[in-house]
Amino acid sequence: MNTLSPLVRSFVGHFGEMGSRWGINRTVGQMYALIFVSPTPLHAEQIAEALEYSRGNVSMGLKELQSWRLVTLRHIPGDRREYFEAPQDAWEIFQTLAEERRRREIEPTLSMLRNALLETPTTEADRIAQERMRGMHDLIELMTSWFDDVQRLDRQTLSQLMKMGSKVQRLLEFTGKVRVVAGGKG
Amino acid sequence: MNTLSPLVRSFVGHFGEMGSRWGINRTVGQMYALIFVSPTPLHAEQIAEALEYSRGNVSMGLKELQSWRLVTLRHIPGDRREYFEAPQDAWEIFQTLAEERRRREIEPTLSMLRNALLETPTTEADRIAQERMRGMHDLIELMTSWFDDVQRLDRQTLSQLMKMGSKVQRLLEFTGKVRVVAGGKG
DNA sequence: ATGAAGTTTCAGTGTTTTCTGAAACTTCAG
DNA sequence: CTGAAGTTTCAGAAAACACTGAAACTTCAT
Repeated sequence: MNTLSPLVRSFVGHFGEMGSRWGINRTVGQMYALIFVSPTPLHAEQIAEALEYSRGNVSMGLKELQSWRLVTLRHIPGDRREYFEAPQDAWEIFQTLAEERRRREIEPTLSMLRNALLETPTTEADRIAQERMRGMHDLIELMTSWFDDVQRLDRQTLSQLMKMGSKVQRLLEFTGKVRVVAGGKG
Repeated sequence: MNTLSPLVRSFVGHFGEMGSRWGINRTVGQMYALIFVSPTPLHAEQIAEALEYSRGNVSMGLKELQSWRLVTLRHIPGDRREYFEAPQDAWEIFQTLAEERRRREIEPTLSMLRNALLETPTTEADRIAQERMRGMHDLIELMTSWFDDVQRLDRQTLSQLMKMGSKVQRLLEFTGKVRVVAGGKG
């Protein structure tokens, strides 16, 4: 850690902190940050040395990062070691994270909720509980299917849409009018 | 926990599990789930009993839930105790969560990144690191400001937009043409 | 086939976080 | 003002999690 420049050190440190607020542990957060800012791919030994963690710990961490698809494996000709690098495209990283979280957290939740909604409630309390679960289920489902859709958009459209922000409302209102006037179908 | 119906028990249990994947601890996740599905507001004693947690633990948990604005305090006439209930509107809950996470996680990250970007890099490695941080910074900023915008939309527009999904692309393409034809300004 | 280089696993230890129970504190009816 | 009811705090016990170091395993050049 003391061989790192102050710039990198503060970035790595921050990611360690943030990691622990999510389910990710400090070590893993720091490892990711280090790989992310590194100009060249790194191998486990280099990471262990830079962050002063044991070799075993680094190996575990790298495995976890790979399972999240946040780092990719790379081989350098004439070198047996495995090198790791982090994809740089911020939007792509975001998408990957969203997909993995969805798989690990959202899907199990949806499936639990769906099961709960199949039951026939026997008491008034259960009826109310079920109703509330339905509300939650429906929102999650709406949001995930919207996200599926958005992922399909090309970058340019997406960025256009995001930059429009709330102006999109006017566009939708306008469309409504056009449809009415022209008698277009939904 | 064994006084709860199986329906509620599985919901509460699941939220406990999920809680720990986020920064939230198991107890707090379960407490929230219980309050969320309860037909009536609950006081601390009831929660402690239902989940078999100590009174102190429940008190801490309720404090945390309040700090996240996930539960609201309520007084029942003629009863000194504090009762808690959870807002039911799923979209509102989502917004609250997003706002709090932003305040606690996104803002500190942005501020760290902004500081890092102010430095003048002294080495090539630092220059590259800084460039990558800039990429991350810009995406986070784009997304949060978009989210600000979206929050301003009224419900109906939002739901219309979400249901449109990727069809929005055609709408944007269409607008592009209209502008060209009509010579409208951006 | 051998061993040097590289990688993974895991039992044990250390650290952090969660949770309890008891004590201190607050509030309010009488 | 008093004490019963309610609430909060906190020191320490218990549980969960992170981390090390050493041993086992794998790979590959010779």
